[in-house]
Amino acid sequence: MRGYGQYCPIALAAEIFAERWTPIIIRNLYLGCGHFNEILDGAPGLPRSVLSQRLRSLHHAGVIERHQAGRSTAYALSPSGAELAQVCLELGAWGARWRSVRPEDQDPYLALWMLSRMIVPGSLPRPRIVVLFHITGRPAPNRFWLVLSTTGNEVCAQAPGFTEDGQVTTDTAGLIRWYAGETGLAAAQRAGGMSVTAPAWLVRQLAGWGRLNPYAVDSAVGEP
Amino acid sequence: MRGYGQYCPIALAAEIFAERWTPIIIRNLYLGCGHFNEILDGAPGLPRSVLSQRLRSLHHAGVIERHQAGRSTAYALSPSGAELAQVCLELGAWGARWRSVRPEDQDPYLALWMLSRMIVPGSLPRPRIVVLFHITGRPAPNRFWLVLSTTGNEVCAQAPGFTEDGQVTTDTAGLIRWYAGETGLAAAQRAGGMSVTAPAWLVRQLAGWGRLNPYAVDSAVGEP
DNA sequence: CGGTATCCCCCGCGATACTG
DNA sequence: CAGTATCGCGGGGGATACCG
Repeated sequence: MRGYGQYCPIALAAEIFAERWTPIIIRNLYLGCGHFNEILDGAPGLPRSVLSQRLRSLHHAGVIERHQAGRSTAYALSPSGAELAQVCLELGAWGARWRSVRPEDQDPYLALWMLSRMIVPGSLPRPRIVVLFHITGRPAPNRFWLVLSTTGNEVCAQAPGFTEDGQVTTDTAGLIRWYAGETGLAAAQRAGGMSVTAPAWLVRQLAGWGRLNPYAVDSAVGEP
Repeated sequence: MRGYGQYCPIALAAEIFAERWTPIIIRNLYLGCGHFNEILDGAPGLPRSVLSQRLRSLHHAGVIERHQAGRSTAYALSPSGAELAQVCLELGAWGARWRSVRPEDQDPYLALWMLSRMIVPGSLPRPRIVVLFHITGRPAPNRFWLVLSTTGNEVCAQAPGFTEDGQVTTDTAGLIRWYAGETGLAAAQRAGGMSVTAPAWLVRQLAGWGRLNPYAVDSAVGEP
């Protein structure tokens, strides 16, 4: 956190926020990641040492709170951090409006991870739901299990041991278009890029998840 | 502009915005700096090479427009850049709310520079106004001339050759408190930290300038 | 699992000089 | 004045290994 030597609210805030990985970390905290490894899961490529350093300086700046719970530590946005997260979301709104996705950024794991963080555990009709996603057109890992349960959600690259409630087969682009709210589930299936094998109750859930993204475009609204 | 390898609007935007100096550059463009050296003036410590690189990548990202005017180049925020500047301002609002100023960031030159950029050239009762600021309690440079004219505003550390219309004597903290809108001009004089020697019309102008800062707190409102 | 410690490399950044 | 070129250093950041 090198400073700019400027008295200027923008400069003072940028010292904290405009540093590599920091917006991602804030986003993950906003998504409810309360533990070191949870934050890491949603930031592939972020080294543990860097996360450690960032958490330290964010804590020092009063943006996050540390809560020692037994042997482990829980992190949470402070009131100031919650406001910073709002700025972060608005930055994201700008990104959704003006930036286009590069092929190399289309990571199915991350799309599912983000999805898993947006589904509130316990808001589901069953105590545990497992959906297997087959991602076509790419080398392994290309199977991911979305495991939703009352105790917390996960994305696994290995079979979690529970039987799947349903399966989705799609390419990465289709997955992201659905998650981004660009196409509804039904439209994605009609277009032929996506196939869903699941009981009706789960299909209904899946359709709803396509609109959780806060940046979801309107076009998919009204879909079944 | 290293990427994060994530499809996520926040990550995509952060690649552009959350890099050292970029928020400062966006701010200066927002303040109307249209030329390379103007941007540099408002960013002490920013190396020319870094500015050059940033302008290139911001242009590549569609955030700024370059206009070749004869032998020189003019920069301006694009529509996308104007929206990004709004996010930048909101980041600044967060900074104004949650960060406190460190002594080492209190740079009188920069406070006056920011002030000079917020006063619209041509909005003044005279074609040229020169105010000499004496900054107490610090080694030279401690005299700055604020030169406001219809063709553009400047801050000089050397006498510009024009006679001053008025003088202000204050320490850096007092200057910044006034500029930040924490204390009105009259209150600053009463408190004894600031002394103003100027005709009535200029005192009136000076009082108004203390409220130009978009982050000015309310306490000074209602001052003469 | 939840971090810290260590190491090393590379490149971002800052300084300076140079050109049209 | 508006940049580009070059260069060297520091440290941020990425990988890995290591404790509690």
